[in-house]
Amino acid sequence: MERARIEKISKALADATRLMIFESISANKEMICGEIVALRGVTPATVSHHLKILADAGLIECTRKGQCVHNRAIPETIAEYSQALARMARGKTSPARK
Amino acid sequence: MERARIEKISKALADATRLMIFESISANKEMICGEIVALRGVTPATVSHHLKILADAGLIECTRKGQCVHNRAIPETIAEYSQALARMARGKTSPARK
DNA sequence: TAGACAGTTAGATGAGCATCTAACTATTCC
DNA sequence: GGAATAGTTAGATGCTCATCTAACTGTCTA
Repeated sequence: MERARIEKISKALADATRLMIFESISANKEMICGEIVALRGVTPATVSHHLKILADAGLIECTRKGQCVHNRAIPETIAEYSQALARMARGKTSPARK
Repeated sequence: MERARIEKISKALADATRLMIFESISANKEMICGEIVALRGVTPATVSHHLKILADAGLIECTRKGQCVHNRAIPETIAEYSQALARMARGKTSPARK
């Protein structure tokens, strides 16, 4: 995983509201936006904004079903991210492969 | 690891310059500020600022030896961070302990 | 088709932060 | 002690971003 990707995922995880959202989605397997809005005193617009950032980072996946959007976590992304960081911390200066 | 700690470490890793610094320190076991300054077109003040953030997050350790400050990575922090994220992604809503 | 419900997009605002310059502290060596 | 070297601190600046309100799109149902 290249450094830009690591940076993007780190950024996605670097906000209290987004961490809370990601944690909730992970814990519930799947959540719709409305449920997330209800969790915290935050507007639908803000939730939508954060979901987009999480999705862009590959941490969640959003699919529309009817008028609701279902969001589920992608744990593989965290796994790859962890591995990349571990490799970096171990001093493997350059990514093993692109 | 509580969520605030995860957020702090994520924030520390959420900047291209800091990632580069952390990666360099990890790869070289130990670096002094001057070496880091030379790596990138960035002033000593900026490097000092970033090192403080990395140290505050527990990602590096800085010790003064003479007039140089030696910086080394703390890989255990990345390990704990990875585990906390993995647990979260697996849906363990609340930290196992602590 | 009209109204209601679920999200998204656009634009504004304010807070946080990355970076710089300049001045300061700390340490070494002559 | 004074000069040189290594970092730090303070203050300023400009950019990014979290959040809101308001308006919009898309989908369902009566």
